[in-house]
Amino acid sequence: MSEQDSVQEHDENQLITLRREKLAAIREQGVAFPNDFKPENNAADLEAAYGDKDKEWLAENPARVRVAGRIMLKRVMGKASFITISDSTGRLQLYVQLAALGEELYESFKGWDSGDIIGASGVMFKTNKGELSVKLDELRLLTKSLRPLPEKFHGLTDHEQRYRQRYLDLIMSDETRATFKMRSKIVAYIRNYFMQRDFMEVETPMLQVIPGGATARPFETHHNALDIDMYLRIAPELYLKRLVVGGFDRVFEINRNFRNEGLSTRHNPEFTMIEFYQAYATYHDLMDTTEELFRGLANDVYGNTTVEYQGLTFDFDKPFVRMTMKESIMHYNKDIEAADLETEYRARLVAEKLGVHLKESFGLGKIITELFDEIVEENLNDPTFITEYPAEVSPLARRSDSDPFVTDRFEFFIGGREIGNGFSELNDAEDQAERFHKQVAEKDGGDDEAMHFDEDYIHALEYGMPPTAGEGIGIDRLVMLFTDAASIRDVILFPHMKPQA
RNA sequence: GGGGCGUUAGCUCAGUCGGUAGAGCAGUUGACUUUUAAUCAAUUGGUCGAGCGUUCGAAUCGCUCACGCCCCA
Repeated sequence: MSEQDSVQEHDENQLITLRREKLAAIREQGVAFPNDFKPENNAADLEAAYGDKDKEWLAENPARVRVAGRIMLKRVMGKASFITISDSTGRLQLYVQLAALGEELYESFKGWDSGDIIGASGVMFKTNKGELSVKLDELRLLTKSLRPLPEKFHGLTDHEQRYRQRYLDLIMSDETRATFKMRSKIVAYIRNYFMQRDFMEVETPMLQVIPGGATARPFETHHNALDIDMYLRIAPELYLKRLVVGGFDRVFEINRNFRNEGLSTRHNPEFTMIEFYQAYATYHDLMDTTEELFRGLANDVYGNTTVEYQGLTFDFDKPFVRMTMKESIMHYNKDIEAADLETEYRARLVAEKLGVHLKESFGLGKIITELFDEIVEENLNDPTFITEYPAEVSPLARRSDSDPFVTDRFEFFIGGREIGNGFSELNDAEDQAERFHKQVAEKDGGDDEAMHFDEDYIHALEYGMPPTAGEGIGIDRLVMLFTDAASIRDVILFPHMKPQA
């Protein structure tokens, strides 16, 4: 038995068998899957055009329309019926009468099922209860649906099934459709924002020989013809900066990164980021840009600068909080004083007291960052920039002129989660080479998230990169904020799931 | 990695003390020309996530596993 046979046999039930029989009968009668019907109207436009007209007006001004969609509800009342169809813009009620369609078609229609896709034309009218509807004089079955839809009132509630069979979730749930329409608008807004500011959109390699630009475990793959191992990119950063070296002063890329880590409500192995780079700018400029971008998104896409997220409220109208990493640690733990963060010895004592787990190899910079992750991050509800990240955890960022221990870097938090990361770029090729060497040493020491030495990138920097600032923003987490989604899986059309048994 | 909860008809869910499977929707048949989760009557439909065990007997109790959700690391 072939795999297909066994799958089908296992999967068939009475309902599907009957629908297959209905389809077989339709095949007998001619073209079962016609493709010559062209709708000219959709539910949303009709509602906008005629929703506020009354019954009399519609009777006196007959409007002919032509629509297509999927049957969601069907109410047969003897010689007349109502069906509710769904198209890409919304729902619409159609009135189907035996007298208007004839005995033969009406009898066939009574055998059609929810889920079937139909085309129809007729005139607009309003029912006695005031619902805008179409009184049909033409009705065609365009696609027979073989599988029964979920229950019409509750829809599909099982999260697992909604993620695994997103098409079904989209058929059944207006909220799901709205979420992904919002996602599309957000991406379009961001793209437009940068285009209008003279940024150029580019595409850089997703298949890389040296995975760089972030500290993360990559996915490994193999190029057969070249017989070399390759990696799916963990970030586009180093390629985008090569473009700045090349003279493209403002570039951005919106695309997927891949990180070989676990699945959770906050992590999908492939996720979407925008990274943008601007020559002759600093991280201070980017913080201003970020504030402006988010305020615009809230206003223009979300429709309000006050955003509700999972019971929290964020006001994007207020100036965003800005504080240094050390300040934030002291702010959220009053027992810690500045001197505790000056030496590795004292910082380790503090971490130990707070139960923060540290590796032997951690230097002061990593210890401070670890303290920040443990006691500060989750508290950063209001939009907040944290600045002065230690150089030890920022191998691609420019050192601060006033304190070489830290970099000209910020991360951006909303709702206790990191949304973005930006810095003045390290354009000192010699410093960059040293930092890569340190990363390689850590890699050799067993840290499989540490960076490789990218010789060609150093080469590029040696030709000279103008002073530049760059930033990455996680699109998925951003969409979560504006759609009030609890899980990253709610904002990714096809999130990764463990294979089923 | 650890803990808790869940998995029963296509979908949404019940299932008592362990006694052999239930409802609503969907489907089928019939009635019904302004319904809207249409209504009314009748009716079909089950690998109770998988496996092992306890028992005269397991959806139910125990163990293992799979997948999902939540919490913790």
